Amino acid sequence: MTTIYEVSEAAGVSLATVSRVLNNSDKVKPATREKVLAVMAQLGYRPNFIAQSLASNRSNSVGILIPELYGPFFGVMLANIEEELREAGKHVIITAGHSDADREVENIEFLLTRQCDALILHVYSVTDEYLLKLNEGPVPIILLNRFVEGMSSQCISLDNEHGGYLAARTLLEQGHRSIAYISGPRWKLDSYARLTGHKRALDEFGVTFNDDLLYEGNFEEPSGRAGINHLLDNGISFTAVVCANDEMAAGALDAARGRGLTIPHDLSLIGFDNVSLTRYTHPKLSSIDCPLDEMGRMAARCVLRDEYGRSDLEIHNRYQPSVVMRESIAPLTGTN
Amino acid sequence: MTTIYEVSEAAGVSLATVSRVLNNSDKVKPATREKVLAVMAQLGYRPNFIAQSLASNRSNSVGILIPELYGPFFGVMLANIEEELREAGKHVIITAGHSDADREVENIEFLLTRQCDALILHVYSVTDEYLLKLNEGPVPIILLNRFVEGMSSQCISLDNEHGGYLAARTLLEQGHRSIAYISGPRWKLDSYARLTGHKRALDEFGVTFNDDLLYEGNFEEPSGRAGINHLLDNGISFTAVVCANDEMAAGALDAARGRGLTIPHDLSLIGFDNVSLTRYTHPKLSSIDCPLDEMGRMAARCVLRDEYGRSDLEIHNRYQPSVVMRESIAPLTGTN
DNA sequence: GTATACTATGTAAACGCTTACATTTTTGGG
DNA sequence: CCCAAAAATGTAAGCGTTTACATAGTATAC
Repeated sequence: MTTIYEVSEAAGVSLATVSRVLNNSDKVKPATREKVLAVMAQLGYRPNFIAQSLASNRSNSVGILIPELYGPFFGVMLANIEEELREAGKHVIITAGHSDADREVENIEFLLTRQCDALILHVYSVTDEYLLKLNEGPVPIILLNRFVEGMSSQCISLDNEHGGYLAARTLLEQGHRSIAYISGPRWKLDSYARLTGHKRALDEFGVTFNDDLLYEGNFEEPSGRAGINHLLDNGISFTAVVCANDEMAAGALDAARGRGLTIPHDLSLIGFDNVSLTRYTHPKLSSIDCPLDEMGRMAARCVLRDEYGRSDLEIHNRYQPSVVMRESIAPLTGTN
Repeated sequence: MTTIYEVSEAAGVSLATVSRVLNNSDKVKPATREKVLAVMAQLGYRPNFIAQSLASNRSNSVGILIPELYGPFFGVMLANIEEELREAGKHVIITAGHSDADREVENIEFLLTRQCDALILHVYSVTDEYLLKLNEGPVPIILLNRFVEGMSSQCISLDNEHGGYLAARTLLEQGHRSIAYISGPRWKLDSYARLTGHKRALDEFGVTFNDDLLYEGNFEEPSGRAGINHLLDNGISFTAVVCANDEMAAGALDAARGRGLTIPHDLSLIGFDNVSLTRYTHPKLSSIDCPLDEMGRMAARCVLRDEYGRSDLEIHNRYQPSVVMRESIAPLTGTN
């Protein structure tokens, strides 16, 4: 491992000068700079990141906590965060929180331990109070897919309520009035918001929400399946169903077909998130698109702004979902 | 930021002693340890990871380079690597190589810069020579999903040839003899191996490989679609098709249906990788399962073994794929 | 040619920890 | 009780940078 010291020796300059060309800072005489650079290249010198961090009190690393490392929803966000941050010369330390309060806290502690310059948190289970408290600490935090009053400029969030509203309205506009709903876990804030939007749309169309048409799933495919079976067994008829994410919608779709229903003729269906699997089902799943890539990128930019002084970056804090029509929705006719 | 120094002051012991309890090393008198621990807790002391790394010349971080951060194939591996390493108290720095030689090299350099203790590389484009050279450097490297002669104990690989063989044999056993093949990019080693296995199976059944039944895709869904259309337009009849991954198979499936074919009655189909989308298609896609989770975990264990002295860990270097039968394959009858 | 004001470079003290080695304390056998 | 050996603790020198501050060098203006 060649050090800055050996470079300074070989180039006949002081440590400070070498350090200066390293940080292309200050004014170093061009000739000196060239000489140092040449020696560095020749010696195959690589700066020691750890030593730099210690001396400068900045690790150029940002900690990311997301629920899971796999899956289309999180994966896309992650990819965009990493790309944006890497372009800025930062690196990314990732951990998975598994939507569990203890693990989320544990991971945050861990990231703090790692001297991250900033944290991007996609957390479900930790309380607002905890986050507000954390926010008073020395390291900037950005909240992804969550809105907390009092730190709004550090939140990148999605208008889930509006998404829920759009999904229902889309079905209502096609004439449907008996609309089932397969939700995510009620305690997850985005689940709750989506359902709220759903109810608002029903309201707007003068339809009263029927609790018997609600099934609480867990955002995974089998629970969509279970939801449809449960609803069908209930004996209450419905002509459409909105699922709070695409995985459950895919399960619901297949289960409905298993029960002899033709989609969308007998039953219209819409998912949420517009992940890639919507294009693999048959018929292709209509869904609510969320700009996950943009949200990830924006979270990264917030960090750049808050911690690395990039005040020039344009930040967008709240994102709106939109409807994507595919083949799983048909207008209500007399024959459903 | 409270430091070890303040702890030592408050506890009335020396720096070294505090450091010792931190590393629960050596023999510290239990009473002393308790006292120090108590002071730490009271002061809210957190060790400075950067300083520890500099002093100990070990960063407890391992660099991961994978082609993409999203997608089921890479995501699962990544999740398992992270989990295994985190349990061992290490953290993970990730970057994406995008299957591009320049970016792969650039990212490796970057990770080296970051003082990673070891590297887990899932690379496609970089040459064997480069990897062998890299392997002579001071930092241990593990190759994921790749086999390089001369560093076999550091490779976690999949027997793609056998997978290709299995896929074809499955179809052959159902009586199919005209089998089309939609491959990945030829230059990707796993693509190539899968095709080789395919040919071996044909051979074994006395079927000669027909180049006109081969279409080279790019592992993405639209190319599966394009492949089917191309093959169908060619006018050469075939009763089955194997696709070198599931995404292309899903595309092929849908395109075939678009051309009026019923799956599997008119055309049998098998994918590769057994990612989650196989359960979302209709009919559900048969595939070749790869133990991606285990492979990821094993890569992490190799690092633990090679760099962190965990010689007790059992390592498995080569993995075998297996057939997963679902609904997209039917025996050849006279009526296809 | 000298004073003035920069610009370029050097010096040395951190940064917060680990660790080899030195020193002190404890333990137990005789 | 004393002494040697073992156990516990302390001392201080790094680890490879950054960065105030000090110093040397170089124009510019008169």
